[in-house]
Formats: sequence, structure tokens, C-alpha cells
Amino acid sequence: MVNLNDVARKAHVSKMTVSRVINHPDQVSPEVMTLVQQAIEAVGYVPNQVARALVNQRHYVIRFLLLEDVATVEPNYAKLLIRLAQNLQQKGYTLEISLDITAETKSIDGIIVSGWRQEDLSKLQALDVPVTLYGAAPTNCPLSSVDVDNQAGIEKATKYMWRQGYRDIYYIGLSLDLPFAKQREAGYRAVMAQKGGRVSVYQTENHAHLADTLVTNLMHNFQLPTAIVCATDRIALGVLRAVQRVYHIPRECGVIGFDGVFIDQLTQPQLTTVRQPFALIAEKIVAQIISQIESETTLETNNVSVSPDIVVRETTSL
Amino acid sequence: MVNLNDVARKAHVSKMTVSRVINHPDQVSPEVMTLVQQAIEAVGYVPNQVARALVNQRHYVIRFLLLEDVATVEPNYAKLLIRLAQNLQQKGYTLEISLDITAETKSIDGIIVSGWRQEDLSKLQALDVPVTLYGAAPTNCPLSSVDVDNQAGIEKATKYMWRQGYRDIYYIGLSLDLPFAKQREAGYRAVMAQKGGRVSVYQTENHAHLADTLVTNLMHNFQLPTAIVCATDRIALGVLRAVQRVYHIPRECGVIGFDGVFIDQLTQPQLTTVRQPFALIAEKIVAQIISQIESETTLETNNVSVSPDIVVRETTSL
DNA sequence: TGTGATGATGTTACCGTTAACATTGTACAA
DNA sequence: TTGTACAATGTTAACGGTAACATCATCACA
Repeated sequence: MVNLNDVARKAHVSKMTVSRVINHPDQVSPEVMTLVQQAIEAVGYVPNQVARALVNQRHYVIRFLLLEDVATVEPNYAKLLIRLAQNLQQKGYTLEISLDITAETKSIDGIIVSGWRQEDLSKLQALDVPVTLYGAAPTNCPLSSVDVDNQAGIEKATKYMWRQGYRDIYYIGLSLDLPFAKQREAGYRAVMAQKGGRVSVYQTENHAHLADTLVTNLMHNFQLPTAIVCATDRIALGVLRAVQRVYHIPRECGVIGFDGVFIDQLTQPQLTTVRQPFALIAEKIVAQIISQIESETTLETNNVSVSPDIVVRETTSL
Repeated sequence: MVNLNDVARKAHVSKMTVSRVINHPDQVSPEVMTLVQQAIEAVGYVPNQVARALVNQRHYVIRFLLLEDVATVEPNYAKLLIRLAQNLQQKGYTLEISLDITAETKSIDGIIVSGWRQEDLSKLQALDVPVTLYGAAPTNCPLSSVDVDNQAGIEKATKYMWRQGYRDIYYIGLSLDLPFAKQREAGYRAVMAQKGGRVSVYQTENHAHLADTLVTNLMHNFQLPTAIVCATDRIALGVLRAVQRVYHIPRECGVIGFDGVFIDQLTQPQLTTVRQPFALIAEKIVAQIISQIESETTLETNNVSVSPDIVVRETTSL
């Protein structure tokens, strides 16, 4: 294995100088700098993260803690995981996946948490490593967090439907006592209040067939053209099934979902949806956790939120 | 950080003895053994993988190389990734995710490859680290591999449909020139040959709406009750949509899919399918790659295949 | 011309673990 | 009784990198 010494010998300097070229380039003279860089190139040197980790008292391992039920893993996680892993790798870190909040933390540098509930937060705060949440933290919680801007997302969706000419706009939300569910609903209410449309909010669990049943019972009230803003793509899938048995989509009834991972491509017609920008989210999460690890000080902006965009497909053009 | 020395002091032995208790328990006397174990417990010692890695010339990092198009990531990968990461962690390894087959291999110990094509194999063989493929390797390929037994899976599915009383059994396969597609088709053909049923094989791309169109044109030939064995759940989804416009499911027409991740729970009625046993697959993959890394010799059984099981839901009980 | 500040580079020791070798004690055969 | 094999444990020297400190040359200024 090529190491610092090999490079040092080639460049006729000490290995410390080589180390400095890599970690503190400002501390070496330009000539030596290029000399060393050529030597690194010539011998094909790749820094050994393991040795680096040992002396730095790090592990260069970040744990992805998935607190949601694994059985129902949403395809979201594949995208998020891939993006996270790539961003981490770029910073020299690697990924560990755990489902156990009580696992020991002595061999990791930080934790990214997904699928957490309110009651997990106290346990997470008590940990002795930096933690970043996926999903907005409550205001009283000191943990850093990154989230898609749920309210803005549904606002965009509702405004978009209004702009398309739909005036009878329903919202089918999630019957879950979680912040993101409330924020999405708030997005709908905010726009309807602003536009002066009639507010029609219903809730269901996150299952296509339940949404199907709900909307089937609702349809006789529709004042066409009707639009249905759904809290998730899964709900939208059920809504779509119910609606298309009776009405033409999108002429008589438009449907828009939220998430934009996989399900939206599966529906017939293809679903217009608010897409979670996972690449960006992963980037922000990694930036957050790494900054907490590498500088003792936390970033001033602790709670980052990323505004999502609409992907227009076939269920909305009036 | 609690280290070997702390344990050694507590147990009144040298740190080497502690190390041996962990790595070569057969080399220490029973009394010292328990003594040291108590000391480890008492001080809360967790071995430092980083130091271990340095002296062992390892990295304890396995790369998951995903060669399929990321845009169309199947939800499969979330399940597989989670399982792989968990199995790896148990052996002290961590995960790195890469989409680039040409990435340097100096800082990893092994590679798990998914979504590979025939033309990738020569590049993979040329690598200087152990490689294990997800998906059966061709017979002339020296790389180790783990796969679901595709032929056995469709055989089970076809036999099951026959046993349910369907006699007019169609197979909707994948129009892909890949081994797994051929094996699944072979499974259908084998059972139909054995049972003496009429062989009806059609192919389509892996899209629900294409399968829908195909089956719509096929339906007038059905001699009820008809069964349709599908190469993937995605195809089954389209088949289901087409069939249920005309026939009763499952009384007049039964449908069975393959994969059992996510899509099967989304259909209405819920899809009977052949489920990929990802937990088991991940376990075998990890066992393969670790054995290649830790012993110089490869396992004698290089190509492992795991037989899947049927998950009976609502699209098949006649 | 001597002195001290400054910037560039080298030297040393250590991070926590393990392989290899050294040492000790004990049992047993000659 | 003595020598020897062997089992149990200890000692040493790495693995590859970096922080902290030491050294050296250069230059400005009194």
C-alpha cells in the first residue's frame, strides 16, 4: 500500500510536509506544493482514512437511524439513502444503517434520524453524538433538522390547481398527529383562505383503498370541475381509482399528490405531484451533521427547510 | 475513550490478553477469560474498529455498486440496502454506496454489485478486491453471486395456479435479454410441459400500461377461468387493471406477480406474488463477500441461489 | 552587525490494536 | 532428577497518519 512515506521519499521531503500539502495547503511553499502533488500523482497515493481516523479520534461513520416500521418501507428511503451515502462519501464518511435507537454510539460520529416521533426526541437529545433529524424539529427542540417545506409544497399544489381553473378544491389529508401532516393541511387552508374558496378537508390513513372508499362517498357533492389535493401519493392513488370510475380525469376532476417517488409513475393516468427534492435534502442533512462534527460550534441555521416543486403529469391539465 | 489498557488494568492482565479474549478465546485460560469479560463489562469497553482496521490492513468498508439507472430505482433497493447494512454491521463492516464502476478501490475491502449487465463483468473481474454479484453469474464467470431462484419462483407460481384449478394459464414475460428474464420464462414452460397445458407466452417491457395494452388485446381468447403468471409485479399491476375491466378477479381470472416489494400492497385487489426473500439474500451476499475477504480461499459454493415463496393475497383464490 | 520575528520544514510521540516473538510455569517422559 | 514440550501470558514493534513542538533560514530593523 502506497503511503505518506513513499510520497515523501519521491518528493524529497518529510512525510509531514506531504500531510500538510493535503490538510493545510496554506502552510507550504508553492514550489514544494507542486513537487509534492506531482509525487502524489506519480505514485498513485490515496490517503488512508483509517489511519487518519485513528489519530483524529474519529470513525468517519454516520448512522442512519430508521425508526419507522421496516415492513412498510417506503421507496423514498432508497432514494434518500443513496443520496445520503453519496454525499457522505464525498466528505470521507461512510454509512451505517440501524433500526435501534438504543444501539451504542461509541463507534460512530453522528446520527441521521428518519421516521422519528415526538416521544423519541428526548432519547435522541440525550445521546453523546451529534444528531440531525429528517423532518422538522419542534421549536422547543435543540436538535438540528432538515425537512421538505410541507406547507409550501401543498400551497404550491393548491395554488396550481386554482390557477388551472378548478374552484371546487378538496383536501384529503392524513389522520396522523404528526407535524408534517398538519403543515400540509395548513398549506391548503392558507391558499383557500387567500383565494376565498370553500374549504373541504377530509382525513384518512395512508392507504390507497381507504382513500378510495372515502372519496367514493364524497363524490356526489362535487361541483365540477373539482380538484383533489392529496397529502400523499398513496392517498392520491386511491382517490384516482375512485374518481376515474365516474369522472373524466383531468377534465372533470383533477388530482395532485405529494412525494413524487415511484407511486406517481405507477398510476394510470400518471400522477401530477409535489416532488420531494431528495438530492437537495440529503445534501443539507450531510452538511448539517458534518458541520456539527467537525466544528464544535453548531451552524446558526439549525432548522433547514427545502421547498419542493411540482411535477406536472397527466392528472391536472384542465 | 475506554480502551484495551483500561480493561487490562482493571483485570490485572496485559492488554494482549484482553485482545486475545476477544479474538482468540481458545488461547486463554477459563479463569482469566471470565475475569477479563467482567472487566470489559464493568468499564463498558467497545473495541475500536478503527485501530483494529489499521493494524489489520483493512477498512471494514464494503461498497454497494448500483449499476442500474438511479432515476428508476425500484423500492427493492431500500429493503436490500437495509438488510445488507444490518448484516454488514453485525460483522463490523460499514456500507458505501457508489454508482461508478470505475471508482478507486484502495479504500474498500469488497464490492457488492447490483443491476449489472453482461458487459460489466469483465471490468468487475479485473478489480483488485473481492466482488459478489446480486443476480446469478453466467457459468463461465468466476465471480461469486447470490440470486433468488427465478425459475423455481415462477415454477411455484405456475404450479400454484394449476393447483387452484386454472387450466388456461398465460405467461407475460419481460422482453429483456437478461438471464433472470429467461429463467422466469423457463419456469413457466417447465411446469406447463409437465402438466400438459397449453403454452401461451407473451412479452412486454416492464411497464404497467404496456402490460395493460397487451392483455387488453389478448383477453378475447381467454378460456375461463384463466390465470396470468407475470414476470414482475409491475406487469401484474397493468394486467390487473386490464383484466378487472372485463372479468371478475379471481373467479374468472387469477393473477400472480413476482418481487413482492411495495407494488403488491398497492393494487386493488391485493396481489398474490412470489416474494424475493431479501433478508435471506442479504445474509448470503454478506456471508459470501466476507468469506472472500477474511479467508484467502473462496467458499466452494460460489453461486448461491435462494428459493422464494408465494405470498397469497386476493388475486388468486378461485 | 546583531536580534528577534516570521514562515517553511523536520522530528517526535502518540492514537488503539494485533502479529510475532519472548518469557514463564507446569507436567511428564527418560 | 533433569530436560523438554506445551500452554498461558507478557513485551515489542509496527499499521499510517497528525498535532505539537523543534529547528532553520530569511529578513527587517535598531
